Amino acid sequence: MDAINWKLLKALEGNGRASFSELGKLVHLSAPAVAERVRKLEEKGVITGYSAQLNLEKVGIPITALVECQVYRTKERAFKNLVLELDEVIECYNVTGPYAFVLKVGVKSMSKLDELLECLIDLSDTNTMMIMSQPVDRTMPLNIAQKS
Amino acid sequence: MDAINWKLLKALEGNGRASFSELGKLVHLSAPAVAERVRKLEEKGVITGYSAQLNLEKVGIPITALVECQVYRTKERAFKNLVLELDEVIECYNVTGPYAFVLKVGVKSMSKLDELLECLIDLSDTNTMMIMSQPVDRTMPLNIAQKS
DNA sequence: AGTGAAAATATCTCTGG
DNA sequence: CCAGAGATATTTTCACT
Repeated sequence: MDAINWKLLKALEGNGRASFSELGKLVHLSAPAVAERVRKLEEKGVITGYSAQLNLEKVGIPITALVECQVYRTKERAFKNLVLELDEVIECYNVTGPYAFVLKVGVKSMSKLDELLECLIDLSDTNTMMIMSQPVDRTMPLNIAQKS
Repeated sequence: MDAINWKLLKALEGNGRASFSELGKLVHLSAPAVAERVRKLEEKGVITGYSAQLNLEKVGIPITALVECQVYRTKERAFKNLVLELDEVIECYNVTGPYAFVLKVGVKSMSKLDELLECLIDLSDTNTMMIMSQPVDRTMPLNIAQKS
């Protein structure tokens, strides 16, 4: 992980479709050299994939929320399985503290959110926070990672 | 937003570097036709960008946490400005309820987390949940979006 | 909006330093 | 580990439907 690889990661984080020759100009290397570096970063699992970023609202999902779930002791496995099946769940965190799980969910309407929460209520006590805005959405705090 | 565009969005969500000719085969269209559709999706803001997905651990950020912040009434603006400056903040949600903000943060060590929380404590009461695993990480619940 | 073909770029492979 | 050259594939532009 030299300075060039950091530059490549930052560039690919900002534009996942950047061509190898573009990247090459950025780091003053030839396209094949960049391709080789990127291939190795993928192999090592540093880069796990590439994805288009989509606007949730424009794609018909105007409502997002964070749902804290205090899962009943005996229902942990069932809860995990349920969450994996629900398409509405965008992110799921298994965390320390009384709320063992925090979900980020996206729905088309409040009634759909209601349905979703009913689904969860059998296995956990939930606390829902509606997301009003998201001032920060990085995929990676790269400035931190790179420091020493 | 016809069926073909949904297919393109799903494909690009799964592989943001897919070529137009690959996508063309998938939806039975020529490469230029696909390029035109994708260009329009970008113009309309449905696709907001492309990004490489990176493995936080392998990039030197082994610790992630959710931090709920009950911001002091008079400090909301200052808090927002602070959060925008902190590289450790990966995501920031402005939500309903007593915890006005929920942050997802990534750090290199627990001592760095401590430093970060000290930073926030002047402007808010915080509650920190360490992330132990993340069983789901989609960018988009597309199966939901598409339905009727 | 989409196709098909030609021109311009980009990528891939391989040889060599 | 990288540069350069040639072969291959992809993107882009354009005339036409």
